[in-house]
Amino acid sequence: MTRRPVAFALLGPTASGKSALALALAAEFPLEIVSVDSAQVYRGLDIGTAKPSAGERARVAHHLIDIAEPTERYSAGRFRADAIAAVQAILARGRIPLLVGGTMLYYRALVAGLDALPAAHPAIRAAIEAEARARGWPALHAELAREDPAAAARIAPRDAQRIQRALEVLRATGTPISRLQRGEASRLPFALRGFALAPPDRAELHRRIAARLDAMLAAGLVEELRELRRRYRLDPSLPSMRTVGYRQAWRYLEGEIDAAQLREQALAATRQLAKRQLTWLRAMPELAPATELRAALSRATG
RNA sequence: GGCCAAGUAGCUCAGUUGGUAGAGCAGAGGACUGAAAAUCCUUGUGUCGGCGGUUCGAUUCCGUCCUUGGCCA
Repeated sequence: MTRRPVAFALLGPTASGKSALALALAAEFPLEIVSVDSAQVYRGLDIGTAKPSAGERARVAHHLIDIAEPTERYSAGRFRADAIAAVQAILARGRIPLLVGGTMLYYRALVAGLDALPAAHPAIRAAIEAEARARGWPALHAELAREDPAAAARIAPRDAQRIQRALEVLRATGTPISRLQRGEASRLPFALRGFALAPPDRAELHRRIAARLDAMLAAGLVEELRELRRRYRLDPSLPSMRTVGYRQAWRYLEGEIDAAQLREQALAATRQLAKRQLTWLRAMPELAPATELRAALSRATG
């Protein structure tokens, strides 16, 4: 019987040292890295996303970095298709795919699959947005409760994003999102073994986050955004501009906050991001500790 | 040295006409299906600066001391 091809994944919160570990392993094994990161996909967002350097990318092949314009809206659906294609191309080259990142929804979408829902519909979203401004999200939640009680029961009355998505799907397809979300298992054309890099000490992670943010600010994060705003038609509602660091730098450039507030707010946002990532990790007990990854790669290549 | 103001949750502050106190932020836990570095849910006992006094009872009133800021010397 033929052995099913296998890919590996290394998941962890921001600033946990995933990239350093991945690069070290790439020096020992024939790896190519597939980024699982919803911010590193955007071109030009280099400093604030801790994107691997040109030198690192020359040394080890990285995929799914710089694949979208900062004016675009990347998505979990696109990620799943892109990641499967990247992994299969790596396998076809006879090399080992290592997925590395902290966007846990993307990883889940890859592993568990996504139901056949329509992609984002900008016009419908804009219409819902306008209604929400006039009536408030709880009113739209009440409307959702009439047409799709099952979805409304699972969504909080102030959860703007999910209320909007549920109404969007309803209006685009005429079918309640709760009926389309069947959670059917999907098959991947390869086996995927996941490993989690979870720092044992939260205070230590917070220290690393602070040190890295200060390095980013010193490296010119604000200048980078200033330049991006010159080159592109950006606005603060874009996913790329809502990412940690850039969101706060935007407000700084608008004169809404000063440099000290920029640092403080970006710091808090990064810690909160890391906390959410750790919550995802705890909910995925199937992941093995990252300390076992090297041995697993040895077995796969041996 | 004198006068004034302020000292309350990790931070910024509110408040109690005397019955031992509450917001925002931070922090913690959780949810998560095409925006996910997003969006949302839950979670607030702290010698109310110290010591005395008045009072049945003081964080609240009085005295005094300490700290910080301002003004005057």
